[in-house]
Amino acid sequence: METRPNKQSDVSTTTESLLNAAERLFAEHGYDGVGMRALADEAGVNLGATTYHYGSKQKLYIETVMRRFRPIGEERIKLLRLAEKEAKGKPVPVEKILDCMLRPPFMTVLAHPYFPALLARNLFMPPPFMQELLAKELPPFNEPFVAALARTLPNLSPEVLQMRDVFAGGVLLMVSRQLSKMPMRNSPDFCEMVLKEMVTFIAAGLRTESTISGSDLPPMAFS
Amino acid sequence: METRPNKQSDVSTTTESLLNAAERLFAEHGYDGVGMRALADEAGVNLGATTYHYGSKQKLYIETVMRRFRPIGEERIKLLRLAEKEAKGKPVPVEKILDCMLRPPFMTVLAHPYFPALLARNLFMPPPFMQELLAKELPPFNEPFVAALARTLPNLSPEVLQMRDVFAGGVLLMVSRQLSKMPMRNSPDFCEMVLKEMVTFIAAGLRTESTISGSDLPPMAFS
DNA sequence: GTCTATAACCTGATAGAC
DNA sequence: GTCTATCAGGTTATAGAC
Repeated sequence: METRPNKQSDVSTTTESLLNAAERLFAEHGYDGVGMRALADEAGVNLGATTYHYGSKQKLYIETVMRRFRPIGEERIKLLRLAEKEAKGKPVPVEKILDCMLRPPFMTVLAHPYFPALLARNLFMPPPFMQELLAKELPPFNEPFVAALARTLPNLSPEVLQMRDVFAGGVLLMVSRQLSKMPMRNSPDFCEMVLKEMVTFIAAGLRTESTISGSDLPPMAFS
Repeated sequence: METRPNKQSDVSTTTESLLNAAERLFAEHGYDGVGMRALADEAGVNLGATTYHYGSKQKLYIETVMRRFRPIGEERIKLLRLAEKEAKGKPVPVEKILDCMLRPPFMTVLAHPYFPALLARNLFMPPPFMQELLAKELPPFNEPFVAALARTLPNLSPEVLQMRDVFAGGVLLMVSRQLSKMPMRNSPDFCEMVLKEMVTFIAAGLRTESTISGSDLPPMAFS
């Protein structure tokens, strides 16, 4: 038992319950769809406390999103580096790369029921003030995967690979959205099955010969 | 030249410029992100006229979305029926089914630069009042494609097929979003190439053997 | 059919008591 | 660190003149 309340954890209860309320409400109604009053009520804190802790609605929103995005990005890179180490200099198999790429966001989606909507909102139509931030923060956690795929699938041009990486992102996003509506979401076996099926589907698409010869496509058409 | 103004077209200029303004602003900022004042200003009509023509913000939003969704759904079915007729009772090739499925929304995306965001918003995170409407309106235009794929790919269980149909939707949505940011969007050749590459990618994924045996998956897991 | 004026309410942010 | 009260400006919808 905690006999002496610790300052750190006291501070975090208010800020965290605010973040949790924000995750749910921003996910369901979007940035403009929810007011500070609703956020404060949902979190069970006073309206004035919100500005004290986060300064503005925008800063609260940014922290709500980045609290999830940060660890996903880091985990992705960690898993990829590990897989590359295991491959001992040889190209990492396609399925392995895709698993490293998709598993962290997929698991986060499963662990936090309101995250899929938040993810989709911010990848597809972020509020204007988020666009620059995300354009800076996200690519470093995705480019290594395109590079790894390029080593494993040397017959595909970088342009086609970039495009197919966009395809793969679409699959993940759509599955996340569907999964969040399903009761089966809580079965780890079922989820592992869905992840594996996603990897199989995307791997088959990646391996197939492209109908595009590299020179037909302007460089970096998809970024 | 029009010598005598025709009632029909007079009415439609106000309502249409309102719809066009709504498409742009709702796509960019979402339902809650834009007020009736901004809509009226953008359309160059008076605030009072908006309620006269559409009754409420919700009804204007619904009409903005359905103006695009309706013809896409109808065109999809028309193309599929045509392809089935051409196949003379034999199963329609996967690539042909996918082309019928993806071409109408893809072309609409190209023709209307603000439509991709509107599409993504309403498929991923529709405003609450749209959810029931879309759940009723959209499936009739998608289920025939799952059925057609089932005939062509009889080795895949209905559950797996349903799931992969979700994957395919994700690819289309993601490509639409990316395309709307690209200048190349205006080149028909480039767009035809992207569509073909999408079809190739998805077809390869669809044809690959599933890692899921039908009985592992609860029926209609993805709907 | 189009407009103005206004009603009734909600918004984010802040100042200052406790 | 938490609260209340309040500000200035936004929201949708409506009533009634023209």
